[in-house]
Amino acid sequence: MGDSSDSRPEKSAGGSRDNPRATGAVRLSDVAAAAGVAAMTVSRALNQPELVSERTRERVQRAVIETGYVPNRVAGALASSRSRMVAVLVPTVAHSLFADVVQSMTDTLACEGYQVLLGLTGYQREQEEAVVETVLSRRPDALVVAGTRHSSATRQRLEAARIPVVEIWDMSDDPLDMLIGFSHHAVGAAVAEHLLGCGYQRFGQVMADDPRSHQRAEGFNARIKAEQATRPQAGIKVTTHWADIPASLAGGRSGGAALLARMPDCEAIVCGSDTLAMGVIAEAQSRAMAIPDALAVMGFGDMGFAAATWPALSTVRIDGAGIGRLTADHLLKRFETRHHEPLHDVLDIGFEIVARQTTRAHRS
Amino acid sequence: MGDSSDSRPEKSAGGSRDNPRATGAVRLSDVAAAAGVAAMTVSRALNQPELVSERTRERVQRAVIETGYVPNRVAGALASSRSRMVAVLVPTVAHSLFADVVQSMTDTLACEGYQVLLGLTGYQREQEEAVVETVLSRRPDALVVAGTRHSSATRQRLEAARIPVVEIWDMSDDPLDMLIGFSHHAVGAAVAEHLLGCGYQRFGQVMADDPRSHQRAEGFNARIKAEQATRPQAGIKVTTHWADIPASLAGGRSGGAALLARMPDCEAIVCGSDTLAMGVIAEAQSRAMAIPDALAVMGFGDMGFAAATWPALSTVRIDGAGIGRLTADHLLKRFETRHHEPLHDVLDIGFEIVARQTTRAHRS
DNA sequence: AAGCGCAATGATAGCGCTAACATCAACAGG
DNA sequence: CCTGTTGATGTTAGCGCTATCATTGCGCTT
Repeated sequence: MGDSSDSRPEKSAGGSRDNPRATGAVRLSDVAAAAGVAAMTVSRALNQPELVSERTRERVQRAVIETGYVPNRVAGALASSRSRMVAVLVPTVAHSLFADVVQSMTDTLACEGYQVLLGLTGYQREQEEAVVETVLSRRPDALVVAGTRHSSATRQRLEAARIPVVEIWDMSDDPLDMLIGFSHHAVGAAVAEHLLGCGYQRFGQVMADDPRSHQRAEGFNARIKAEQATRPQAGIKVTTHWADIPASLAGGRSGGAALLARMPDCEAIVCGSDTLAMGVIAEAQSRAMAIPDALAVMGFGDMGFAAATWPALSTVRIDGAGIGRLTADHLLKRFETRHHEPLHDVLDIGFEIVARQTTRAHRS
Repeated sequence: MGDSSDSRPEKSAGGSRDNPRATGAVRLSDVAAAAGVAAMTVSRALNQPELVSERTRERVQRAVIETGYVPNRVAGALASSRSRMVAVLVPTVAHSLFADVVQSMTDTLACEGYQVLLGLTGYQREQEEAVVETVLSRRPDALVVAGTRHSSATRQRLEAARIPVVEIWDMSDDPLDMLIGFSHHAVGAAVAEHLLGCGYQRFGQVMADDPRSHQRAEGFNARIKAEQATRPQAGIKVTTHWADIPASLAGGRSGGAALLARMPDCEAIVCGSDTLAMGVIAEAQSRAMAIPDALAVMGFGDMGFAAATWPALSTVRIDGAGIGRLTADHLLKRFETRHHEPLHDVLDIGFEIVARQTTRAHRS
């Protein structure tokens, strides 16, 4: 029956704004009136164009432009229970590795019309708990969180939310749902293995005081302990300095100084991040210690600058952008298939030791 | 009542779960039933507790915990036309300066229950246009965007949205609404002034190829041109190299190499960012050029690492975190007063030249 | 007793959209 | 002719909240 429902005398684009609760913005029904179709048809023309005839689709498109319509996805989300938002919880974005993840995830999701709701957990559990709650109140279609160690309250909330959850940047045997990351313990062990292979024996560590750095340090120490057991006479030893978080170049520099004070005969310093490593190098350079001859330095992260410093930094490469892309792709696939049951699936993307000029050559 | 073990999802939970469109989550009305009050009272107890008697407030709080209620702010936003979200549009977060802004803004807003909807514009106008549209469809309460140069379509949409808009990280005489930033042209001029004051005459520039770097380069060149006019015999000259974006240490290094090839007698290189500067320094060190004696280097941004490198980087300090905090505070104040008219207000937060060790001392 | 102000609470009616079903025209086969 | 099928469109009834106004109870004045 077409247009009998709308009162004809209304003045064109202005519409019936007599209701005090209306926002005054152009609505779907305004576009529908302009195109001479029902609101539902406009909704379909925009969201499932294949269900609408070409003629109508064009009429609607013209009406959208004419009225300057911007869809209200808040209302859409309420009606359809799909918000097309993905919550991303990371400790900080002021750290290149997490920034890479957020960047690539945002880019990938944007292509499919999804958007990122950013939450910063600041390396603290209680902050994570609060952020999880506020973020879930927006009813995101999925949640991505860095790390696998959550308070039980957080775990409960995440399970109750019944949305896909991806833990990233870590490994665990017992993921909440999907897990995309790498083993920090294995990184530490591999670094130890590599440096032992280079012939170093007296090690320092300058690590940030966060859970994942602790895991890497543990992995490192475990491998070293094994070597000490095998070759007790070799004089292998380790001293560790914990730097404040967030890790900074200045923290690396003072950490390096502190470490060298405690262990003057240190041959190689393993750092919790490339940034800390740069700080250690700066400290060494200010003491005119030759690198890597007087002191070897190993970073973590292979951040953009690592390859281009002088001397070029030996480090561990993590593909942060890859994690972001994989995570986004995985989520998009699940949205498509509407598969909302937890998977308990683990994807280890691994890491790579990149030997450059701040460590001496490996005796292969 | 204990907790519900996860193996058995919602079964009864007193309510009309027979409706196929209900999400199955705990609703306000479920809490109301548990507390023995009306839904509206629960809403008030949570959002305007001062309007509710202490006795009722406590009953509601207990019911919230008992039921595990997580508010649905999508519905809340639709009903109240207040989403408590702020859209933040920056070119990238994989750049420490913008990451700082995003970080501090997110932190400050989170305290008041506001959340950040992140949009990445990738330095490209058409991408900005698309991002603005999708972001506005979420009906954020305000929008923050880096830069002042927008396409006319973008400007129109932003004006039509009738929400506070803050442009940051730049200066303009004609802001859309609020503007918090600094003059890139003035930065360039001040750097030129400073380096001339140090006695340098043959300048190189390694700049990223983005609009704001262009403005700084222009400011620099303008000041140099004035000096050339004043002292035509002095042999003052400038060569500029444009590096690809996003700026990287590697880009700085190759840019430095390219510049030195074109201008072997260059005395001082001004860089578009600290990252580029680090690259130039790395290139100089690989050529055993002493810094600052054989070559002076000036950065931009005073990123965390600038003070701690060896030699410590002379640079221009921008208070990114300050911009983020100021912006957030400003918005929170406007939300409080519900002042939604554009202000056309400009706040210049300035900058500071930080002379460290990569430039020689200023002849004061 | 009636009236008034005030604080606390409840009932109602949407916000702008979409899921689900209803309708309708056009056409095929029996 | 009827019936069934298909594709395009329309109608209805919410999604889960909150703005708004109505109602209630209580202490106080007149």
